[in-house]
This record gives sequence, structure tokens and C-alpha cells, in this order.
Amino acid sequence: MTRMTKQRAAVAEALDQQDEFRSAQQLHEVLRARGDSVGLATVYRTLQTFADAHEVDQLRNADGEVLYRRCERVEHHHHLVCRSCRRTVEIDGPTVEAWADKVGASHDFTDIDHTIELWGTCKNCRA
Amino acid sequence: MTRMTKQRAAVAEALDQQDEFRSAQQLHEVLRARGDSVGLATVYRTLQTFADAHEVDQLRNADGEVLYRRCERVEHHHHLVCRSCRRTVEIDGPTVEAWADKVGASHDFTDIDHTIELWGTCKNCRA
DNA sequence: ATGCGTGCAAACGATTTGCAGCCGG
DNA sequence: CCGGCTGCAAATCGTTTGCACGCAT
Repeated sequence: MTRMTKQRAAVAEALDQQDEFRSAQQLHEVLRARGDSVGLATVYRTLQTFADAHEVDQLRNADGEVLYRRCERVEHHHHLVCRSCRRTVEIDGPTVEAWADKVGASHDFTDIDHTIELWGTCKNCRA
Repeated sequence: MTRMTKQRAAVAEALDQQDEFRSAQQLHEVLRARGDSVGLATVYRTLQTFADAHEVDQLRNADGEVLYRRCERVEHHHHLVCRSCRRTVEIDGPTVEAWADKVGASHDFTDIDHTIELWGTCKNCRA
């Protein structure tokens, strides 16, 4: 029931070309620059669709903007992102996962979900 | 240089009466209900001021809204929040802290900061 | 006195949505 | 053919900001 349209293919491709997390607006700009003019609303809708299908990871930066990125690993993981250039390292944290679940259970909370992201300044962006 | 005004006192008091994380708009409503009519903009400005002074904790819910809460512990900690009623448990995670720093360092990232919040459904909110 | 703090309304900026037309299956 | 997909513009909505006035120090 999910149709493959020219726009979706373009968004997927633009996404693949990015190494860092990008906002919907940035991707829209990338598409425009490439000549694939896709409506901004469509970019938003498409990214949301991809996210729902777990095809892209999403997170919010300090300003509250939602950023998207197609990650290498499909399994659950976290990110270490450079505050400045957004260079990203995929991190897995089985230890943290276990900790989160244990904490949740010990307080009688169920359906535990966690938001764990690390922000820092990468080597290149250091003065 | 920080002046104590009627409005700030009111916001601080309203904040103290809350057990759960609240948005600026919710606090504004609480103030109005109490009779302390404070401008919404002032509520926003005041909360930001408090947050900058580390007098209140802030986090974003899944919708991206910023929520505020005056926590018990002053030291760095995290939260386990009920998705439904926002009941909150303060959590400290020295283990997680160490993990975060180690991960950051191992990838040559400095000034590591982390976003670690747990969301779940508390006992009362379970069907 | 002085200038930080406040209220109000306008401005913002990211994201969403209504609707008419398009096109993929 | 037909309903999902798209574009565009208008609408949302949380939050910020400009400005003139008031009050805490």
C-alpha cells in the first residue's frame, strides 16, 4: 500500500548521501540543489513515513528541531553527535539498556522507552 | 542583579506546588487559576531564567514541548517519567555517566553532554 | 533615579493540514 | 480506474521578541 513515487525515491537518495543528521528543511534544500524539486510538505511527510517504518533514525537537537539520518545498523542504538558539525558515531549500549529496564521495573513502570543521546565536540571542530 | 518581583515569586510558588513536569502554558494556567495573573511571556522568560540558574529542570516530551519541574535533588540526575500522567521519579545514574564519558572520549569527542530520560507507564496509569 | 522586569501583541519558525489535481499499481 | 501522494498555501502552535511602562533596588 506504500507507493513508490519519484519524490520518495529522491528523498531516500538524498538521505543516503548524508553522513550526518539533517533537518527536513536541510534535506529539502539538498533536493532542490540536486534538481529534484520536492515540496517541503512532502519532505516532511515522507520523512515521517520513513521514521514510522524505522527506516530512518530521528532525534531532536537542543533547539527542538527534528533531525533525520539513515543509520548503518538496524538494531537499536544510540548516537554520539558533534554539536558543531553533527558528525555522528553510532553507539550501542546494552549496558544502558539493561540499566533503563531495571530502573523502570523497580519503580513499577512498564513499556519503558528511553531517550539517550550523547552530544560533544569532535576533534575537527575543536578550536 | 536578579530582581524579586511579584511575578517571579508567583511562578516559583506555582512550580513548587507541582509534582510533575509542566509546560509553560500549563503553569500559566495554574497561575491564572490561583488568581496570580502573570503574562504568558513572563512565564516563559521566568522559567528560562530559572532553568539557566539551574533552579528548575527542563526536558522535552515526545511532541517537542519543553516541560519544567523543580526537582528534589540538586545534583545531576535523570528522570523516569510516566508518559500519561507525568508522574516523575528522580534517578541518578553514575554508571551511565561514566559510560557516556568513556564513549565520548574513546571517539575523541570532548565536552560530552548527554540526554538521558526514561519514559514509561506508571502503575496507576496502567489499564 | 535607573534600568531590569512585565504585559501585550505582533513576529517567528518548525511542522501540519485542507484541498484539488496527479499518477502509480 | 482509484485511492494514495503531492504541491501549495493557509493554518497551527509553542515560543520569542519589540516596545512602552512600571516597580524593585
